Amino acid sequence: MSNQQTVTARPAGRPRSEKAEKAIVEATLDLIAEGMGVSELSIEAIAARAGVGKTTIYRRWANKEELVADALSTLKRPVPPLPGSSVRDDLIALVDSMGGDDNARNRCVMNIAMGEADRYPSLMERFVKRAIEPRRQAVLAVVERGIATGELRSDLDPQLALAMIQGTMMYLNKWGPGLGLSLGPEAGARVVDAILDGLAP
Amino acid sequence: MSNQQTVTARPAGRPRSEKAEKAIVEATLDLIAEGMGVSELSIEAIAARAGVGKTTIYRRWANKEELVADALSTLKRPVPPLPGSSVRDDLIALVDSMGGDDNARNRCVMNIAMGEADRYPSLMERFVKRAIEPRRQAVLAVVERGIATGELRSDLDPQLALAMIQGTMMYLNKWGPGLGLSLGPEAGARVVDAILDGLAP
Amino acid sequence: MSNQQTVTARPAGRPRSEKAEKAIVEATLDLIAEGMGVSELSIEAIAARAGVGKTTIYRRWANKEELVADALSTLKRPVPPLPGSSVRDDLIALVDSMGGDDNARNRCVMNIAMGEADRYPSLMERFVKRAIEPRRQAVLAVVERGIATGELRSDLDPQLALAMIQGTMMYLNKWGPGLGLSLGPEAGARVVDAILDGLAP
Amino acid sequence: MSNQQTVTARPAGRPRSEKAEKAIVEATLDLIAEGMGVSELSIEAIAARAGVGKTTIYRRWANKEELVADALSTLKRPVPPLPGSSVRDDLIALVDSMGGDDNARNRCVMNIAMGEADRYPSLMERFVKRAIEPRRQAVLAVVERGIATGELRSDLDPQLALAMIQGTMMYLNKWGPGLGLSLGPEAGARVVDAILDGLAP
DNA sequence: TTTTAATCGAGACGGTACGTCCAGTCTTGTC
DNA sequence: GACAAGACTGGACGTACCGTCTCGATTAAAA
Repeated sequence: MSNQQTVTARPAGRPRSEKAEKAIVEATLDLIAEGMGVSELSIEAIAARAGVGKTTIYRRWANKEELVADALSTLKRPVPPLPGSSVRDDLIALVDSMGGDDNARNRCVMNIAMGEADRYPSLMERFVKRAIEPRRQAVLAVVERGIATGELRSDLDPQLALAMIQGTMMYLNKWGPGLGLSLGPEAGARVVDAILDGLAP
Repeated sequence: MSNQQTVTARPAGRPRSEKAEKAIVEATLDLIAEGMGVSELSIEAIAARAGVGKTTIYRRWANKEELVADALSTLKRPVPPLPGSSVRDDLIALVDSMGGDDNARNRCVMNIAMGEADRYPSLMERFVKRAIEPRRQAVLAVVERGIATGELRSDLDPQLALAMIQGTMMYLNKWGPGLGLSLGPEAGARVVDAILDGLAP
Repeated sequence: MSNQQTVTARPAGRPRSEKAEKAIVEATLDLIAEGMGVSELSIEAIAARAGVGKTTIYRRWANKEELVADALSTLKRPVPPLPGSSVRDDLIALVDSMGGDDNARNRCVMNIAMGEADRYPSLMERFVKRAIEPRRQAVLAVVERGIATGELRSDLDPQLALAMIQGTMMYLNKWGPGLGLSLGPEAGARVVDAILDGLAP
Repeated sequence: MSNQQTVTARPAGRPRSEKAEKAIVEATLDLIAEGMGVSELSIEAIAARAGVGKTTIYRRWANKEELVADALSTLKRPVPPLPGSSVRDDLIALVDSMGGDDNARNRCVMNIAMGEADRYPSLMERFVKRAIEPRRQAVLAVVERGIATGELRSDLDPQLALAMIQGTMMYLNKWGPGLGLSLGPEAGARVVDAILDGLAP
C-alpha cells in the first residue's frame, strides 16, 4: 500500500530547527564581538544568549571549535570583483576590500579570530580553507597574470610576491592603527605602489 | 657621621625565593612547549610541575596572563648585531635572526605565543613592549639611515617600509612552511632583495 | 472541562538523583563514624567517598552544616515504645533506650554530633527539632501523666522534672564511663529509682 | 673554678616576652567571645589581633587546642566558698555560683567551650582537669558529708547523686533558657529541693 | 665591650580545602 | 525525534589558613 518513498529519506521525528541554528551562530558571533575571546567563550553562555538548550548545540557541533569555525565561515567576505584593468588596480581593489568593512561587528570578529586561529587546529584548518585561501588564490592569479603580461618582473617568485602583498596588508591591518597608518580608502594606492616599486631608489 | 642609608630598604619578612620563581617560569614554558596552549594551561598544572604551591604563583602574578607574559619575556631574542656595511646586509641579518632559533623549545613557544598574543590584552602589551618593539626600532633605524645615506628612496614613508619588511617576514614565518617557502639561511637575501627591488620590472 | 492541575508542578529538567543524595548522606555518616569530627570533615572527602561531584552536594546543601544536620536527622532514634504500666517502667524504658544502640556507627555518630552540636547553630536547631525534641516530649508526657495519676508529687514543675531526668541521663552518658557508672541494662532501674526517691532520707 | 650554678639554669638568649603571651591569650578569648567557635578560630587571626608573629604562638603551643585549653584555664572560676551550715545550703551555693558570672565575656566563653570540649581531646582533658574536676570534688565532698551526717540517705551512691546534681544543673544551664527555666538567684533553692526530695510523693 | 644565642615581627613556603564555574553528558516531559 | 531545562561527574579557578621556614632586628646574659 503506502510505498511513499523520498529519495533522500527524511529522518523520522521532529526536524531540526533552522531558527535555533541561526540563533546559536548569531549568539556566538555577538559574544565574540563583545570582546570575548574564543577560549573565554562558553557553550553555556552561547546557549543562554541564544535561548537554546546546550543539547541543541552539541547535537550539531562536537565542540566549541567546530561551532566557532562554522560561525566565522558565515562572515567570510567574498573576494571583491576585480576591475582587471591592470595589476595595480586589481591589487588596490584587493587591499581596499581587506581594510574596510562596513559592519563593525564583522571586522571585530575577524580580527579576533585571526589572532586566535592557530591555537585551534581545526578552527584554523576550516577557517583557512573558507576565508583565507580564496583570497590567496585571487592575489596569486593577479600576480601570475602580471608576470605573464610583463607588468611584473619576470623573475619574480609568485609565492614571495604573495608574501609581500599579504604580509604587508596584514601587518598594517594589525599594527597600522597604532602607528598612524590606517588602511583607509586612499591608502590602498600608496601601499600597492610601495610594494610594486620597492624600497630602493 | 654615619648617616649610611640604603636606598631601597629591604622589606620585612622572608624574602621571596628566586629558585621558586625560576621553577615556575620554566614549568610554564615547558608546558607551553609541550603543546599546551595558553588557555589550556592551568595554574595548578604549573604549580605541580614546578613543585610549588599555588599561593607562591599567585603571590607574584595576579593571573595566568601576567605569568605567561613574564615567562615569554625571558625568551625574548635580543636584536642581532648588525654588520652596518649596508642597508641590505643589515636587513638580511635581521631577517635571518628572526627565522632561526637554535633552541627548539624557544621557537615553539614563540610561535604559539605570537598566535595567542592578541587574545590576552595584557600579555600582548607586555610582550610587544619587550620582544616586538626593540626589533621594530632596529628595523626603523636601518630604514631611516638608509634614506639618509641614499640607499633607499628619499620619498619613502619609514612606517610603510617597516610594514613591508616585517609584514613579509611574519607572513613567511607563519605561512611560509606550508607554501614551500622556508626562511632558511640562504632565503634571507632573496626576500630582502625582493622587498628592496619591488615587484615592478 | 479539563482543568486538571497538579498541585506541585514538577519542575522542568532532569530530576535530582535520589541515589546520589543517599550516597552523599551515607558517605557523610561513614566519615563521621570513622572519627572525623564535623570540622575535620571536608566536602571534598565526602564527594570523593560518595563518588559524586562537589556540585551535586552544593546543589542540595548550602554548606557543611546543612548537610551534616540532614545526615544526622536520618539517624534519629525513634522514641521507644513505652510499656505504660507505670511511670517508673516508662522512664526505665526511656533511659535504657538512650544508653544502648545496636548500631555501633549510629551511636558513635550521635555522640560526636551531640558534642559538636552547639557550635553549629543551624545544625543545632535542626538536630534538636528532629532528634531531641520528640524525646523530650515523650518524657514530658510521662511526667504529666504521673502527676495526674498521683504517681508523682502533685506540686512538681514538669520542666524541672524533665531537667532532672534528662540531665542525669546525659551526664551519665557523657561522664559515667569515666566514673565507673555505665548505663547498662540493669542500671536504668537504679537511676530512675534515685531520681524518683530523691536524695533525702 | 667557675662553680656558678643557678637551680633552674636560665637559658641563654632573649627571654620570652610575657607581654606577648598575655596578648595572645587575650586575643584568643576575645575572638571566642565574639562568637568565633574553636574550629572557626584561626591562628592567623589570633596572631593578627594580638599583634604578634605566628612563630611566637607556635613556639609556645603546639597547636590550636593547646592554646585554647590554656586560654580557657585562665578563666576557671574558683569553687565558691561553702557556708557549711547544711548540705542544702552548700548545694544551693554551688548551683548559684554556676549560673551567674559577672563577666559576660567569661560566661560566653565558658558556654562555647563546654559545647566544643569533647571534640578536642587534649582540650577536653586539660579543661576537665582544671575547671570541671575541682567542682566535682567539691560536690562529692558535700554529698559524702551529707551521707555521714545523715542529711542524705545512707544507701546513696555518691557518684549517682553527683550525676543527678550536676546533670540537672548542666541541663538547665544549657536548655533552661529555652524552656522558661532560668538559673537565677532564687531558682537554686527550688532545684536543690527537687533533687533532694525526688519526684515521688 | 663584645660576643653569642634565643626571641621578636613579618611574611614567604608547600599544602589542603573551600565554594564557584563551566565542560560535555545524561535524563526528564513537552512539542 | 528534536527541543528546553536542568541534573550529572569532573576538574580548574582564585582565596584562606595551616604549620614550617627564613629573614633582619632585639635583647640580655656570658665572655
